[in-house]
Amino acid sequence: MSRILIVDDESGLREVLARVLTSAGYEVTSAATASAGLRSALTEPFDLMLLDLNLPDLTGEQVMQVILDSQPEARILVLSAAPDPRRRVGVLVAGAVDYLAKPFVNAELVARVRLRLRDPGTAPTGEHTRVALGPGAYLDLARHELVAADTRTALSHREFDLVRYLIERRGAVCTRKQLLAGVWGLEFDPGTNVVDVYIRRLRAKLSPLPIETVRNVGYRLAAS
Amino acid sequence: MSRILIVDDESGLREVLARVLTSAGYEVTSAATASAGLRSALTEPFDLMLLDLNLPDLTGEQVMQVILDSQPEARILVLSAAPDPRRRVGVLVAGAVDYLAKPFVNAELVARVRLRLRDPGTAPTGEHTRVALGPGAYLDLARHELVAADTRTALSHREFDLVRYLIERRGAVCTRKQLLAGVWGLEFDPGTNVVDVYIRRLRAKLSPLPIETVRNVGYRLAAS
DNA sequence: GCAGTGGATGACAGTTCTGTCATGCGAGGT
DNA sequence: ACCTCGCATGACAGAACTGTCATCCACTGC
Repeated sequence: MSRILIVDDESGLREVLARVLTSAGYEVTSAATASAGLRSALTEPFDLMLLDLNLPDLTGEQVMQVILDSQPEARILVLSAAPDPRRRVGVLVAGAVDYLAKPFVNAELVARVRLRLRDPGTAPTGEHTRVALGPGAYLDLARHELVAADTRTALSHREFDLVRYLIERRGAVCTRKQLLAGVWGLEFDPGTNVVDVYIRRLRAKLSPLPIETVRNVGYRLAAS
Repeated sequence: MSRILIVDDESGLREVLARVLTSAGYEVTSAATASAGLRSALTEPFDLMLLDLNLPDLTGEQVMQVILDSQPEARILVLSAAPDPRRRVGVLVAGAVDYLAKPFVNAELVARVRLRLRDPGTAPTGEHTRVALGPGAYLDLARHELVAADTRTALSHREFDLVRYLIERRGAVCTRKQLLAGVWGLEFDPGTNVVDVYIRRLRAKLSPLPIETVRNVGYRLAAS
């Protein structure tokens, strides 16, 4: 279960939040000051931090900076009544994953907490790893395999990246330039035809896969 | 560059948003009605949709439902002056990635748009393909990469399968026999030490990864 | 301390993957 | 009908991946 760290100086709010989030199934730790919060955040792993901006010792922005400096992937949801919109924008730009203005409805906080945790968090590895491709065919994201008519075909890294790119833009034409940038990470075309070659390999490997050629432009995965 | 679809019936707001987002470097398309918005959303690929809840033909919730039904990974940021907090919570629960109340400051909208679009590499399939590994570290199921402290490390097929197997049983000891069966598909041990070798390769590649050795038994990924 | 066992490590060869090149083929334009 | 350009195709070399082996090291029990 996900762990949440609350850093806020109002003890009443801390208690309410702790109760609400605990009953929502999270493991909650609280801190009343920036220094106590930092100590917890830097020594124990947390999945999400709820941070108030007005703390007695440091500002919330300073706390964020320290944490994100050592844990760039840390997720911080800022809770504050900041009257200045520039401050709100500031924390979002500085790396907070969300900002919720006080006062707020508990249900909205829980919804946002759930949302920010679902994101890079604990995904049950079963669902959402398949992308439908056509009748009876799908791409298994986790296994890098294409399944069609009960036949699993393994894809190499590049092949998989290419299929995925096309699927994400299914129906739209992808230019070679876009494919080179998105799949190969090349920002310019050094005069290669890898794209053509890999399209061919995909077509050979995945006969039911409808990759269309758009002359003078690029390729397109037919919208299912 | 990321593509944004705006669906709102107020033409003034559409124009302002289009101007602001275009100058922020995004490619913007607008629609004034739910049906026009749905047509665009379902035929062209978008990275983010800005959706008003009060539209002339359908409600924003209905639009969301249709889109998320066919594109579960679509990202929708709802913009609305919804007075009822239950409605705000509703759209967040239903799958919107964010909610911003009207009226809003343009800078905050841009900050939130940027935030929801951040990490364009993993964005479109980004959700639900990551498994948390520890503080700031996670495994990207779709890309077969390990991300720790902003460093992406590519994994080979075998390496990835092995990490995944361990993660799925995090905290439990996995015997060599189990690993050979589950990762290599070998139902008997022909007297190999591949497991040891690959554990080593993983440790070398992923220093922050806590794989423990259990003597005479096997290996274990420390429960986060 | 010493021996024995199991895991860690480094090097190696077969296989697969990746990108390049030369060539073949076909759609459009003249 | 012919020419031209762009995509398709097959072959190839370098790089990466995979599994094996021999050796080294550390823990365990004596």
